[in-house]
Amino acid sequence: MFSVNPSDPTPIYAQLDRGIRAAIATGQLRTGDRLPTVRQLAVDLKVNANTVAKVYAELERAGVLATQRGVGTTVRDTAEDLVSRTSKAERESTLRLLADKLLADAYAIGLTIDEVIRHLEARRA
Amino acid sequence: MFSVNPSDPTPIYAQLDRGIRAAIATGQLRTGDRLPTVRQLAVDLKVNANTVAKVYAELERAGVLATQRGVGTTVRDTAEDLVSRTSKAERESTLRLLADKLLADAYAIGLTIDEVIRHLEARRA
Amino acid sequence: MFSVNPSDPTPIYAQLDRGIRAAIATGQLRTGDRLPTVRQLAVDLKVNANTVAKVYAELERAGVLATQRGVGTTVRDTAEDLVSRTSKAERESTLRLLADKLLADAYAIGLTIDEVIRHLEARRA
Amino acid sequence: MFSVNPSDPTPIYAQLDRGIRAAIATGQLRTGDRLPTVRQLAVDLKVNANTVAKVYAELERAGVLATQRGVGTTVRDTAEDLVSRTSKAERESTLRLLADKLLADAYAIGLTIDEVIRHLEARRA
DNA sequence: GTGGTCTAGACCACG
DNA sequence: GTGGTCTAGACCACA
Repeated sequence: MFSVNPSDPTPIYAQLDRGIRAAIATGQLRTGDRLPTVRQLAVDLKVNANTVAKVYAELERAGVLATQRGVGTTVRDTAEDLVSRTSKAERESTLRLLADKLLADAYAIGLTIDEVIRHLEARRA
Repeated sequence: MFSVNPSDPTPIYAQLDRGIRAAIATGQLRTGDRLPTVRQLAVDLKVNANTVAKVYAELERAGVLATQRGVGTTVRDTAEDLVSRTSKAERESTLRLLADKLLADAYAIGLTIDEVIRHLEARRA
Repeated sequence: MFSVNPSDPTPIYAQLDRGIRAAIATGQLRTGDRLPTVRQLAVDLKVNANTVAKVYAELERAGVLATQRGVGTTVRDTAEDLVSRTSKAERESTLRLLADKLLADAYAIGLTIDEVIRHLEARRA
Repeated sequence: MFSVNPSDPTPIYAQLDRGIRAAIATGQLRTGDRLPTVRQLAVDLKVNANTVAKVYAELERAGVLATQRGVGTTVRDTAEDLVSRTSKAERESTLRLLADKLLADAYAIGLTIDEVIRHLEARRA
């Protein structure tokens, strides 16, 4: 479900954080869904349990996940007022910047915009 | 020309490395072009000069840049050279991480994957 | 400057977090002041460096501290709009609740309100 | 009568333990008074019954409460008994932690130490 | 068995 | 020498 590349210079916890947020963005994870346990995900990703726990804790502080001691971790009410906080024009200009960055990085390793789009379409829930 | 985000958990050296490679890949920098001096770029990016120097040195070792005493640092590689050094597996893993980052950032401002795809499709033309 | 009681059931990191916030509240720490290094404070408090680092990181995310990699940690612009976010009536009723809690806990170990006041006065910068 | 804050990092059992001791110290509970049943209190506080049971058991071991089969749990100690079991050093260390918590919470809503002291002085009368 | 806290200690990024 | 990341592994709170 998630993946992590230990040889990428981006810290593992940041990769996982983004991976979980991306899974929510694509609809792969929905409000109320349970995430793997800390220890299970650590085993799956071949990563230390503390690293996973740190990510879950950060996402809880950020309001993305909810954890109940002794029970588990679930996806929280999301997308509440995310939209309303940013104006449409602002969102579009930010999206342009984000996409610029992605495309530049993708080009640098030999990927075309078509391949990028194909990848994203494959991830749409 | 390049930019660096100190609050992104990705190490600054990695951001700069990717930025330079991306500039070459997208044709903003061509073979023979001169890069800013280490000190100048450090000032521009508000980054320690050692960090810039390390990136230049690393890119020189990788054959992407060339340093000539008294002349400065120039682009050695072409975009194709860059690409040919990246394996298919590496490309796919990196694409996933890049897409995760885009999706996570986009979601944080209230954009869905569909809007992201639509934006990219509009730019394909 | 700070103190921590390992036998108190409150997690050490939470004690230290509160201690630092309290030091700012009392004026003992002011905007721009440098905090002890992670390792130094760890030695002083007889606590693991990771525990201190976790607190600094949390306070940075909360906007209370600012850290520069390789440099150190300082107190950030504080008290900006804390006041304006809460109405006066709300603040007073919250203060009453907070004080209730403190006094009840203090009574339970045999402290009078006068002793509590004396302690707070001694900590006023 | 008691309250518990699940988002406070202080363990729930510790919050409840302090709450019961505080209720005795402030005279809300007197020797011989009956406490709610474990299950009732668990429901009221939205807490697991095991947690409440452990606190009652711990307070019984400490001589603060007494459990009689078929009757329930009652207060055994007086406020003085509670106090006499706390050493001076412990009292001072705890007072500092309690004050840190109050100051940190107060500051978070924009109150200064002076306002806190003024509030407490007004309640002394 | 779940998540939370803490320690010890290694290695890295950065100044 | 500064903070940041990660690991391994212990112990605790809670359901």
